[in-house]
Amino acid sequence: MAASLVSYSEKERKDLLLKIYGRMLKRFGQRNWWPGETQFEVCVGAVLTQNTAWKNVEKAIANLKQSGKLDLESILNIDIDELALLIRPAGYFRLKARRLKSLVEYLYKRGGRKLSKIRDVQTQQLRAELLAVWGIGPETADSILLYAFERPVFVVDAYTKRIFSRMGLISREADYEEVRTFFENNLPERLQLFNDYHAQIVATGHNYCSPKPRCEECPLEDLCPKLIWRQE
DNA sequence: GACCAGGCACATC
DNA sequence: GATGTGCATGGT
Repeated sequence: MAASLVSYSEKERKDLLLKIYGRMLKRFGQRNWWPGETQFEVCVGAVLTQNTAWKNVEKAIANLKQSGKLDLESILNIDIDELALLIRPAGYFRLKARRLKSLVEYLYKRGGRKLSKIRDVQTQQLRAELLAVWGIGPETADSILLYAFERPVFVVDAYTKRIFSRMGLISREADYEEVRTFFENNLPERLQLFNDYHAQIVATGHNYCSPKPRCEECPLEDLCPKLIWRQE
C-alpha cells in the first residue's frame, strides 16, 4: 500500500494537494464540469470518452442529439448498428455501442425512465452495481457517480496518474483504487472540490503533461521534481 | 506517417 | 496476479 514515493507527513501531503489545486485553479479558473447538459448526457459521455479525445466525443454526441436519440429510451430501443454509426467519430464505435446499451439497460432497470429511483441508492452500493455493468470500469463508474449523480468520489484517469507520479506523490505502479483512496484520504470530502479537482487535472494534463510534457508553462512546474519523472 | 487520446474486457502465462 | 492485445476515429 505504499502509494507515495516520497514520504511526507500527513499534513504536508494534505497541504500540498490543496496547493496544487490552487495553482491549477488560478491557471484555468473554475471548470464547471462535466461538459454535458443532462445527467443522461454525462453518462453517455463517460462511456464515449474511454481512451478517446473529448473532441471526438463531441461529434458523436452531436450526432445523437441531431437525430433525437440522446435519451435513455432511444438508446435502449435503437438498433445497435445504427447506434454504432452515430457514435462512429468517438472511435471503438462497435464496442462502445454495446457498452452504451449495457449501461442503459442497467440504468433503466435500476432507475426507471427518469433515473429517479437511483437517488436513494447508497454511494458504495451504486458504485458496486456500476462496476458490475459490462463495459463500465472504475474510471467510467466514478465519472458517472461524481458528475451525473453528484456523489463525492474522486475520479482517477491517465492524467492523474501521470501528473502525480511525476510529482513523486504516488508510485507509477499504483493501481486505480490506490490512487483514488490517496486523494479521498488526503482531501476534504467536498463534492465541489472533487468535481473541480479532476477537471483541473484534465486541463493541466491536456495542456502540459502529455507523454511529451511542456513544463515551462505548467502551473505546477516548480512543484514537480523532474529528476523523478525523467527516469520513467 | 507516427503518435496520442479523460479505458475496458478478455486471453494467456 | 501480472502482462499483452483488440478495439478505431480524428487531431497534431
